[in-house]
Amino acid sequence: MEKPGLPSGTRDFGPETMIQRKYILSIMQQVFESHGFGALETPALENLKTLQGKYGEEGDQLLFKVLNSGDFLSKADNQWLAEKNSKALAPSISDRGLRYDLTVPMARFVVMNRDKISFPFKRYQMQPVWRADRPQKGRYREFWQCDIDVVGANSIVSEAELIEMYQEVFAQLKLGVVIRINHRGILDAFVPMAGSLEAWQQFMIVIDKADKIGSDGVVKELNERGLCNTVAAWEFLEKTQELPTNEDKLAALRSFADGLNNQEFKERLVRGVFDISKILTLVESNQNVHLDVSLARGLSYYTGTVMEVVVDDGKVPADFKIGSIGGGGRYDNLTGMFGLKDVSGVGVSFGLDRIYDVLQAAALLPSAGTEKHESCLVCAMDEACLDYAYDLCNRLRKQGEKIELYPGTPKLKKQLEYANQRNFGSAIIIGDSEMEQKTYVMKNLVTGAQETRKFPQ
RNA sequence: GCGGUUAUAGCUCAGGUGGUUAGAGCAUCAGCUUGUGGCGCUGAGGGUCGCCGGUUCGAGUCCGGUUAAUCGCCCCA
Repeated sequence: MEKPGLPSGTRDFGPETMIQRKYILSIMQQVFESHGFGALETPALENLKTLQGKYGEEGDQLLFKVLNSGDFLSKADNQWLAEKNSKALAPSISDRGLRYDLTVPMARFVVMNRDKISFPFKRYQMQPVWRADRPQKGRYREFWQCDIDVVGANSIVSEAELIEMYQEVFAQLKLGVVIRINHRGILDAFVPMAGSLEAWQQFMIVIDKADKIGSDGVVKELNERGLCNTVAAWEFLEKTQELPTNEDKLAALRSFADGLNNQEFKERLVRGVFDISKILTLVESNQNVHLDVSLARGLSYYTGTVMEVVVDDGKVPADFKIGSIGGGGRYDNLTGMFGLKDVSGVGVSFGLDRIYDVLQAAALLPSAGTEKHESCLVCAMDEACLDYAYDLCNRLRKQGEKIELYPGTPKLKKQLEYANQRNFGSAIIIGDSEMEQKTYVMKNLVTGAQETRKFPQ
């Protein structure tokens, strides 16, 4: 016999878990809608052409590709097939893949529906995404993202609003968080120092890990990767990072900009500093919004502000470690990749599954509850009473009662055990005598008391 | 793609240095209780010890391989 199992990195969510997941989702939905964001859903499957080239080289490799249907091998590339070169063969046997995030499908939707959309387009989207990487703690192959995006407006009031929406959601979830914020323009300033765009990209990957591997670790890894001339850049960033307040950091960046010769990168840096400063002013309470000059974020489509949410709450056990539980940023070129130019967008994502894991570790999820609920289970003693019981159910339900009929007529003991396990507050018992007398027995499952009532007309 | 750990009943796990018929708790089913639940007691069913091979008189236990899960690395929510 075949033993059932799940593919690695995927999970089932039973009724108890779903109550808790929906609790999180409903808070987000309420906040999103209160800010005027409308719902969007897109298919799990997208054309690979839509997805590829948006997430960087690493991201492309993590795309789940779906085999073409039918006799796909007849169209396969013979050379690569013979050489068993899977990577090169893939494009000839797979045209579609599972979405990797919600931002790119949204951008595709915007471009395809530009005639129907009134810009700025504000949408929220809460759906699963798939990534073919090695699962581990807090890391799944199928997981849910909850995205909010503003497309077609380049004012940074959107950034401020999104940050405040992060704050609202996590406040309602009673979870303390820190929102780390940075600007690609600030990091761009180090391209000349790195020497090449490629070296700069590697530099960003390394400094992004600063909070994990420490400053010494960053220096070590930069040297190992042969990025010796970026060490000075890191030393400046590190010194900036150690400054106590956002204002101090911004001031340090401004004076750094004054010393830059390259006009183009100087302008980008100044712009970045200006934007961050403005956002921090707009956000009403910005104590938990920290400028973090080492924050880079992996997705290659970000061009302006980048942000990330990390847990900062004493209720979470100290040994519970998980990466960021949300992130996002501004992207100026995403729709441009699909042929719609000069449309700027900004959006953030909530990582539902990690938020769930954190809330569980912090004991902040609503418990399944041992209290009896108000539903009533109707138990019929035998087949002859079942019609009568079914009729009674319908009548009581029409009176507004929450009522369920046990589907079948096993022993009463068994039916009452079921009522207990499901936490019914009361049970109705129907036997021959009740049927004859046109009554029913109502039993309170908490107190055990029971009384006979008349069958409703 | 690279390392570490684990794999025994439906679930969670025990099973020193190899040795009769592989155990427990929970869950399931039945009975104590003919139309009354939670608690309790009694009993029953349920196993190719992941898979393949090796060492041995003898392997759940030791060795090699393999598959899967899981935790790290890379990268990311």
